[in-house]
Amino acid sequence: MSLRIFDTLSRQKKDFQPIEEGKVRMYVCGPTVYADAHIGHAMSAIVFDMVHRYLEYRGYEVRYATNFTDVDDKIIRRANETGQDPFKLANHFSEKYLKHLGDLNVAPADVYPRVSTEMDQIIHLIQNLGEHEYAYELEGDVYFRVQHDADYGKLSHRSLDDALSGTRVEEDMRKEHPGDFALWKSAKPGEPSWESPWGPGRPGWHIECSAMCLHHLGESIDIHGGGNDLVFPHHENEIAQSESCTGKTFANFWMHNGMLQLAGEKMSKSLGNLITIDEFLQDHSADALRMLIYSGHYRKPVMFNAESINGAERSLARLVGGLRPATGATSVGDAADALREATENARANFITAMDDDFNTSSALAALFELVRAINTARSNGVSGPFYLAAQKTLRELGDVLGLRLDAPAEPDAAGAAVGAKPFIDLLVEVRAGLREAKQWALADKVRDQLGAMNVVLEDGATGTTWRFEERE
RNA sequence: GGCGACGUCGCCAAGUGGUAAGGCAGGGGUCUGCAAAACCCUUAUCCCCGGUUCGAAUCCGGGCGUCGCCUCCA
Repeated sequence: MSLRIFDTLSRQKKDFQPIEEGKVRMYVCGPTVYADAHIGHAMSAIVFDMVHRYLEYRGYEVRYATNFTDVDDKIIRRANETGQDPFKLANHFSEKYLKHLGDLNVAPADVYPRVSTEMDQIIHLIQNLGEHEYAYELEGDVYFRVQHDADYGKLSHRSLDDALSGTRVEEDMRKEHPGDFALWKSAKPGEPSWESPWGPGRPGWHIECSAMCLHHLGESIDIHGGGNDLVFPHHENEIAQSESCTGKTFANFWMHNGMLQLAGEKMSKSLGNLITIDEFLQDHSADALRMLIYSGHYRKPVMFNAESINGAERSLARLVGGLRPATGATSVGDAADALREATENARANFITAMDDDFNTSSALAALFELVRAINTARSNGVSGPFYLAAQKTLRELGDVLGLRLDAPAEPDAAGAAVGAKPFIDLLVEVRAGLREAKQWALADKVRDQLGAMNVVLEDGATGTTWRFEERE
């Protein structure tokens, strides 16, 4: 049994075979840092974090690079509009994005290259393309010559003619072919620029990723990823540049995640229909976003709305519920054996699902089945090694999906409830006395009032347990 | 206009040739002083039409609908 991954270029699932035994090199296109990132960016980061984590879980040593586009028209425009330094602006949003990745429990990449620090590699790559007729200069601008690239269009499966029909690109009549794209743009007054053989200027959008990828990961990599809105022209052009330069296959697997939909449309900066990561995290947990994303398949669109995120939170609560402590004292017997078997099945089913092009929806089903087995075992009084092993497996598989599975925490300093525990314990104890005396009205009042303060009491056969829980 | 994806229970969503996972919601039940949680039972023949096949949600053709790319975009 082996891992199969859908490859956009060949349009099929292929057995995953790394170039170098046991090692995986992966590159994922990151954001252009001119504004706050939104949860569509978060989705992409989470999808590839899941891929990253699963590859490691399967024993691969992964070298993972993801970039920041920190030199770009929009950054410059934004900086000019707000009277800021474009480098500071880009740096501000880069750092903020890194912080968000941490908030979202995205495991760190090995390297986060930026355009501004890779200028030598970019210029060398353009020079190389020029030496081999793949590029030409026009008054300080340098363009890629698509007609010189025999298999241009192979990723997005469109011919040069297709690319032209219905195109709304404003044609630059100087270009040899309308599909030719900029590798280097000459500097206009007031713009940041770098010295180059073609005069001062800055790189085009696509060349940076080729250069950074070749520099940090090598001429051929295993996986190249990004949102499916990058297939054309960005990734198409990356292939053209990289393969024209090296003559080798650039990436063996092209992975593209589907778009997060808000009100039936793609969430994007240009459409303005977005929810920033900041805004999202004020109301929801990172785990909730992961559950929403994992409920479907990463290549398909995901609908974001109050209902869908609410469903995600509820299903998350169910997973977390499987981590509650045992209450019984039976460590062997049929019930314990059943739990042990269910644990093994859950792990096997999880792997089978994930091996099939990261079928997270089926993988989650395996976790839900494990939770049910744990709950059943708890009801049957199971505790001890098998109970702990089952919960450990739940945590372990959850971690492969980047889920923290934290029980809702006690409100911190901001919640002004530090040190409330002993008082709650006291109230619970007093209430136990009331219940013994059948003072139901008072006992219920204590429970209701605590509930109003997000402290949930549950009376079980062996006593009362309580926990903090955010309520609507 | 070109290229592509998708349309499965009230909602979300797996399943890509052998008779429909899972989550949420709903109904019934067990437990409980009540409540909550948990557990058990329960709810679909897969957008429409036609075809291939012993057999199709799954393959082919047509239609309708939704979405993405073709311009910066994760």
